[in-house]
Amino acid sequence: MTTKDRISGRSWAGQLHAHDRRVTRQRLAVLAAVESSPHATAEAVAEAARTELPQLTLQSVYVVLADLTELGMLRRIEPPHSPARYETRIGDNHHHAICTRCGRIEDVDCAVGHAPCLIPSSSSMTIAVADVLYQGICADCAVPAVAPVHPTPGQ
Amino acid sequence: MTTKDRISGRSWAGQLHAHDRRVTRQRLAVLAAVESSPHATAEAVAEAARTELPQLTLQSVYVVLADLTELGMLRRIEPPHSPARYETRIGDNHHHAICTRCGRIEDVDCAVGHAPCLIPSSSSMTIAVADVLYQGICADCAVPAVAPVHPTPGQ
DNA sequence: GTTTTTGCAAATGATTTGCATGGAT
DNA sequence: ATCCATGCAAATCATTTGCAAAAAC
Repeated sequence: MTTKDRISGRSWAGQLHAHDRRVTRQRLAVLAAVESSPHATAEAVAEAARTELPQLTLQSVYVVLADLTELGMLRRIEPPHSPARYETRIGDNHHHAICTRCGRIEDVDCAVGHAPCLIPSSSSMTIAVADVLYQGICADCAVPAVAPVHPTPGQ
Repeated sequence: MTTKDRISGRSWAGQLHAHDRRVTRQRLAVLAAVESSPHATAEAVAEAARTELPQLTLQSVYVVLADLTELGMLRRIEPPHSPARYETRIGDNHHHAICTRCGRIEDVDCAVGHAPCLIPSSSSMTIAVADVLYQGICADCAVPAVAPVHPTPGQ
């Protein structure tokens, strides 16, 4: 599964075509970048894509990410106090857990079911999607692995 | 339950004291503003609070809101493509539904239980909170209430 | 050839910060 | 009197927009 050939014959190019979008090198590079590093920020995506297309602009990346997200080819995650992240995993209903110490984001399977996974009992709205964002401390941040044996002297 | 006297004897002033924060008129005005108009933006809070304290600055409101949120006296909601909102309802575990048409935010009771209401089955993190944001179409936006009897002629 | 997309620069919107003054303790 | 909180201005950070040139179709 390279940039051009993808799962079940539905290549990035094919999906772009299907949405009347032109298949440009920058769009393919952005898609490849998002796929290879999930939960990346726009800046990180731009940086990654620039290894292929050095003249690719951050602003163009923003335009492309916004467009592809609107088309449903990408999913946008907006963690508190952090720029937006993007991922290609759409379709399967999974959620995200963010470590409040290091900021790392982890995919977590939905414990309930497929989207919309949760139906609020008390709502006058017709719910289309339910986004769940867990916040906690990841395994690495939980125990700093410092002073494993003796407590700090004098403290 | 005015600004000074509140539920179970725990007034805003008392809570500020308990957190070693000084009881200033601007903090009380901000708290009153957030309570009286839930899901208000920082700008709306500032505007509301200025009816009492006309010289209150938006920047001060930002500082106060950030501080009180960190203390746990306020809860911050960050809807996509919209400035942050604030509310005083903390403690009870409720979530939020936002209408993707008009942007209105509605409180919805958690269908599962108290915080953390959902525990992901597949996560290496220790989850502290689970925030759920529903997106959908509210009752008012669903049916524009136009042409209630006859279908549009010629369509 | 026509129309979308990109690159570039500048603008916008939300929020944060530095610093001197004012106000609560 | 002390020290935190506010007002004010400027800065920052993420993202959007306008427009001409470049690239797909």
